[in-house]
Amino acid sequence: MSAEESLAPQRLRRVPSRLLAQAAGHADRLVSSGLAEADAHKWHYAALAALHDTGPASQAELSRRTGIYRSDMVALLNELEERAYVRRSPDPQDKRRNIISITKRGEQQLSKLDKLVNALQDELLAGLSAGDREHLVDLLVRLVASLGRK
Amino acid sequence: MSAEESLAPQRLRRVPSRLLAQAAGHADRLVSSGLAEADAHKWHYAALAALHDTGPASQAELSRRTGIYRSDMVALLNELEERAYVRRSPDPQDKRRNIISITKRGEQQLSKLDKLVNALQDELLAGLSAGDREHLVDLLVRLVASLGRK
DNA sequence: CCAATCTCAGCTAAACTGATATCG
DNA sequence: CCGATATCAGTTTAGCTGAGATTG
Repeated sequence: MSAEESLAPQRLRRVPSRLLAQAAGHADRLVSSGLAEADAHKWHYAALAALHDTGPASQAELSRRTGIYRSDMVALLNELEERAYVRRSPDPQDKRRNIISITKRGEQQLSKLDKLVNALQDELLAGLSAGDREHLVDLLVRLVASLGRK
Repeated sequence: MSAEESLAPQRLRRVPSRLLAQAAGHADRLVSSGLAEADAHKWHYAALAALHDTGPASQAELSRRTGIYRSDMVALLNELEERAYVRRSPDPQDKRRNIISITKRGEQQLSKLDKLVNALQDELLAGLSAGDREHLVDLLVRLVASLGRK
């Protein structure tokens, strides 16, 4: 008996939650290591993309947009601010808040990361046709939306 | 501006690796908490299902079948053995190996967990039609397979 | 008085690494 | 000598919790 490499038993092979975990694991390794070569992190991309696409925001709102926890957001913004990709300024309307905005350098970095991330997604989905990729994304969008509505 | 809850910016909303991570996260929370109520764990299910479907195996082979790390497998099997769901016996043909087999009690537990896990998958996919569920699973199987072949 | 915000400190669980002793 | 196995100890990271100080 050879070639038994990673042959999961029948039952396990089609359990949706397991398939999602496996696919997500592979995807995360691929994207994270790809971004690491550019000295970046998926969180960097998420925050910069959110700021570019929906405009300046408080840290709490950025958390909601990206799904990154408010606690982790603090450290993330420290990093991004160090590299001058974002600016923290106090909100004059509401002194509890910081207004986070993306800088020129941040925009440049974002467009670099955007190309990288897109290339990594292509690599991730290399085994599927263009139509299948679309279909998969649609199904995942609907699944995530339905789970969000609990 | 109300109802902005979890509205990810356009760009982020369709990034496959992010969608997979989100879906997998939801799925894992749902399944893990469902199994916890039955004092069980997804690893328990995976190991028992693998033993039932493909027969007795060494710990190393069980690791390959389930995707659970050899190191973690030790602790997992300690638990399953404590509860008399599996038996560890030394392999007479190869004294490095333990042969792990599922017990009668283990089979009973497995069929209980099987029902539970299936119900939880239904809950997970409640937002999708039967056809969509099939399609999603097929796409994920193909994706995972293609990633496995690297 | 309650709710939201930013920050810090810490926890848990999953995934993984490295080392050791044993054996083929 | 090399490779596989079972075990143990430890690392890293993501995701999350709790609490404090400030402000609305």
